[in-house]
Amino acid sequence: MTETELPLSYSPAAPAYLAALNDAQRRAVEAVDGPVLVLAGAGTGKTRVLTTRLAHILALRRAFPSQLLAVTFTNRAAREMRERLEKMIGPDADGLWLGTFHSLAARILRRHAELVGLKSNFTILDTDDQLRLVKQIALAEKIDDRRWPARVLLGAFERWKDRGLTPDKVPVGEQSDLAGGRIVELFRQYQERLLALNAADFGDLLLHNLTFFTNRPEVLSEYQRRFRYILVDEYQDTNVAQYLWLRLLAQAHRNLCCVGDDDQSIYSWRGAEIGNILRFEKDFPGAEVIRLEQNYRSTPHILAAASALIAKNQGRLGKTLWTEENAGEKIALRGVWDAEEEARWVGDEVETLQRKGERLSQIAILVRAGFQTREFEERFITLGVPYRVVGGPRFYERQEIRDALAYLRLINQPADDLAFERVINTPRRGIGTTTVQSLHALARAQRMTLVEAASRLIETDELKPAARKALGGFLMTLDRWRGLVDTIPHTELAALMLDESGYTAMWQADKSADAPGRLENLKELVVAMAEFENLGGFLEHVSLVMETAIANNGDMVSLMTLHSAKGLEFDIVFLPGWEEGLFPSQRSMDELGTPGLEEERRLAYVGITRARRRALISFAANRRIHGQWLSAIPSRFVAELPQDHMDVAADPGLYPRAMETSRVGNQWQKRDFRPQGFGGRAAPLIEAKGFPVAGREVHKVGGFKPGDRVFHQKFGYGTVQRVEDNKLAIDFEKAGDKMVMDSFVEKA
DNA sequence: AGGACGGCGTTTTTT
DNA sequence: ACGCCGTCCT
Repeated sequence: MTETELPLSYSPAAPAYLAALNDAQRRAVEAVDGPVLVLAGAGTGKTRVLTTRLAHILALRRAFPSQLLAVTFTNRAAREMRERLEKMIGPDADGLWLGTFHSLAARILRRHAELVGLKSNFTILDTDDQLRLVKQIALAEKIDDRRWPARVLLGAFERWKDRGLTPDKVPVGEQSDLAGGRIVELFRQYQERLLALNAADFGDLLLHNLTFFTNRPEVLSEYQRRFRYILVDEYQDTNVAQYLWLRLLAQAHRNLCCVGDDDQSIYSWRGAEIGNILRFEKDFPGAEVIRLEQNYRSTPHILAAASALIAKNQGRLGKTLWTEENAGEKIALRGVWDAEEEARWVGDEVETLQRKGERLSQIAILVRAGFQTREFEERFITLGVPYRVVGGPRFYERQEIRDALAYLRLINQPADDLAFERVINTPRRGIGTTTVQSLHALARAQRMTLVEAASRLIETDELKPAARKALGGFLMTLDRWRGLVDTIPHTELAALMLDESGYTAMWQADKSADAPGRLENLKELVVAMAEFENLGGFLEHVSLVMETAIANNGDMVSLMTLHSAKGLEFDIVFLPGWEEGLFPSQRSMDELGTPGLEEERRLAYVGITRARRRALISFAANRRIHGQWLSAIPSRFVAELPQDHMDVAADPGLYPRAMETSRVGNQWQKRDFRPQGFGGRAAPLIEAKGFPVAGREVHKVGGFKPGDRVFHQKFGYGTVQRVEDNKLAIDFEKAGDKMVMDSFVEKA
């Protein structure tokens, strides 16, 4: 508590909304003054605390709604918070500054755009545009795009931006040899081009805020005074730029409440800085730290498994989840032969569950990487189990939508060269690369936009008559559309534009199978625009809210990556593919070492804690990745799960070996779990049928030595090179050098 | 302007 | 193994 005792503490009857909270939640709500860190474990009622806290501050009359800033990462979280708040306090909720970092930063930036050299109608670029821009710059600078692909360069720019760095601030030591040492120069040019295009990328939204907050104290202090209370959700996912932004805004009132869970930080590769949450108490001296540990979601077995797993991570703030629920079922652990069998098993289980009356919409399959969904999809199609893949290609990322949006952007903002380029010859109107190149040359030389360059060029004989005519026609049409912006509704304008540009006709003429769908999407786009006041508002929405309200109808199994499952919960969760290299991902470990491994472990933690009642984990002994068969070792995470909370079943010959191998320190060591029994189950040791490789040989420990000639089901014949515990380095005659488990080879 | 071919990459992706 | 992208050729 702070020195300012709250009236509520004395009031005879606390409001009902406080009575509904547990002790820790209530403390988190009532600690309104000063910096507060709420460590909210999975399923501990975080959103409830956030919304109640906002309502509480308003009830105490500490601030007007417009003086509250509530920041989330996702639109989904923002929407959810707004909806719940509305239920509590009604229309007052409208006045809050509640939104994602990016939407709030964009809102502020539009008001002060001129301070950083933008106009307030600036365009927010998508990844496609960014890449095209980088390519252009790299090409002009004669950077070998095979050695340094645009996406790599862009990645570097973005990571710098995530840290709040503009080109002039990039530390000298970090100027890396990317792009032959000229990466920072490219970065500078990229930023310049963005300004010339009157455009900002996502990183800029925050970065520009930081720039004028720093240069213009009077602007900063306006916002500092306004935001009396600041609330941040998912604080563990903030990057440095976001942290700096929050810190600047919170400096005056110091009423900053951050909610997060260090154990759920899984976006470091996007610049998220777990250090932000770990350092909170240092950054904000006198901060109160409140832990929400009572879990209202999962069974004790699930929590125990998740807790044991995450406990292997170093440098946690530490939490102990507990629940009042009854035990429920143990976590199922299953070893299978390959991905196909894994999918068959999951499919069977899903059907069984369905027969028992479980809702499919309460079942999820969470995978490490997108490609893993395929096997399950195929199986579900065969079985006729309805499913949906969450997080696939998004509506606004479709080609036809992007094209249409480019037209609209060009109407909205003539300086948008990227939009111009995208549509200038789509549909074909006889304006080819030569013409576009001339336009570029002129635009560059005269420092003008492509549209301006085009209007100059058609007055010359520079172009061939046909191109000149086509270009002139296009410019006139464009002008006419622009003239209509204030006269006809934007939906009508869009329809007119799609028609007059020939864009609709282009797809109507297209014979391919997906053309009708694309036409449908275009119609949908126009319908979607109706919800917005004007063209600008619609475009803002599209750039900031790339998601579409996908119809949540139908009882279907959900398939998605672990990353996209964060924040969701299901009664039953399948977690397939727990194999070394796949999960934890080899690349993650190679590139980031121990921190990478720990992030993978947090991902596993996120996965398990999505489950309310049941979690089912599986691993396969063989998996084909990039067309190569790999014999896989069960994930170290499998061995880190506490046996007491597991129910184990495995195909013959697979599981026992798997379990005997567990990571201890840095060594693979043999460990026999069997004497303790598998919860009374006899499963693991049933004799093999159909799996000859995993037969008797398996149990002859140390049966191989270098030089042995061996046979492997998938790789064929080979010679043992090295023996490492029960792994063998084998030079196969056909398949080359492989590391395999000894259980899968036999002496030839 | 459109198709064929070759080379490369292939974890995760809230905005 | 496979698909996508970019280039080159017609």
